Amino acid sequence: MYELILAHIARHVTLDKQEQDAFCAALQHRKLRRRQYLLQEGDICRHDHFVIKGGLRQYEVDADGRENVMQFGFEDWWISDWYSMLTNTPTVYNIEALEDTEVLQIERIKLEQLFITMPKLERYMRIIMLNAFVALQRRVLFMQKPSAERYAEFLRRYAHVEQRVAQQHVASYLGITRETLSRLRSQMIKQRGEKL
Amino acid sequence: MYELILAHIARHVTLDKQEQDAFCAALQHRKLRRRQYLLQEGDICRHDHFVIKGGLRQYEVDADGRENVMQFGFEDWWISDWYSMLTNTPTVYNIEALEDTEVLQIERIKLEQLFITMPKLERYMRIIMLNAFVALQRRVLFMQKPSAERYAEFLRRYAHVEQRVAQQHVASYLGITRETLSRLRSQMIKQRGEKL
DNA sequence: CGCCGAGTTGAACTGAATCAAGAAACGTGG
DNA sequence: CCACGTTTCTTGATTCAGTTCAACTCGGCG
Repeated sequence: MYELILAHIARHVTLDKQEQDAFCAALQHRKLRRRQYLLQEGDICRHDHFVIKGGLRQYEVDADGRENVMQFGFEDWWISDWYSMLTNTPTVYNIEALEDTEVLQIERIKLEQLFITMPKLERYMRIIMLNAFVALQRRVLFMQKPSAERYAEFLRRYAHVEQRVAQQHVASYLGITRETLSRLRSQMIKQRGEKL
Repeated sequence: MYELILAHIARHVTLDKQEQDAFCAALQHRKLRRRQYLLQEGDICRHDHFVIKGGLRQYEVDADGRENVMQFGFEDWWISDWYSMLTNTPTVYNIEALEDTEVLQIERIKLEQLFITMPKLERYMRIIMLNAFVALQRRVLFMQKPSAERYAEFLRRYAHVEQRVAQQHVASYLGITRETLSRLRSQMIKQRGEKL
């Protein structure tokens, strides 16, 4: 059960056996069925979640009732609302399972305790944050570009994700309507046909 | 010279005198005149920079020659290209001084050495990253909304910045043209007039 | 077998970009 | 300290990408 997460950590820092055990002891295993929620708007987020199986989407519902997808979370990704966790305030996000999903979750408090005794774990989390930040920066830059380019970039970067989520969720992630995404797709298919 | 940065650190972690000195010893002071560059496209970014005076803008020039502002950096902000720093690859960003500016910079290598001997510093950086990430998430959500709301949010959050940077840079940060921003502003002024 | 959500397609509409002049502000040198 | 040139901002007319609204298709699941 812990192979995935330990392997992920090992990619960034080296924990000895004892440290690995201490870390794993703090984890809780949690299963969700398709359409179940890991977190709902109004909850205070107290855990960080690492996906070991399945997939989730994190989205916000805005004043007009539109769903805006903040991010997806599939195997090997951390997903959570760090803002809510940091400030102990109710989250604006919903995190919903897109498939039957399993996560390992760790309480914020426990994680912070582990940071004190295990600086390497804090290093790991710093690096995770850094990577997440850099990925978001790229996304911000792409948000400035026309939707066709945004979709192309999404395919380049997350081809595997695209296979597994509904198109409307991809559209929402990209900040366009499902109609526009549908049209982009049919144009791309047509172009491919012409080139062959 | 070090008051600002030490105060900033103290807001998140507590360093003893010795640690403070060790950290400050690794810092370099650097002055820039208005329009000078802290970093230019193609450079490999080797430092993290903390602004103690003045202001900067970090922007990318895209294929069509458009400038997209990634972020501003004023007093009390870290600014750098962490992606370039992380991967040792040439940066796509330019960081230009908007005013006469002073930064304290630290080499990536030195910072990493300090992390080993001073875990609290690594904690500080983790928290900085976390805050930066959360702020970017909010920005991504706002990018989905119409430009008037984006501008209003910008004013709410960065009123002091708005005073100090050219409107075209604000427009670029928001992902709109200067013409559109100009029209938004004149509309807002008109509305204020009506309400008084 | 029929229903329902997901995706597609078309037509009309709209917010913002583009193109094109002007006006204002800025700073640099005489 | 003023004059000139350059950049920045404003305003208007036009165009266009993407949304909205609406109707229809398809595939799966009860």
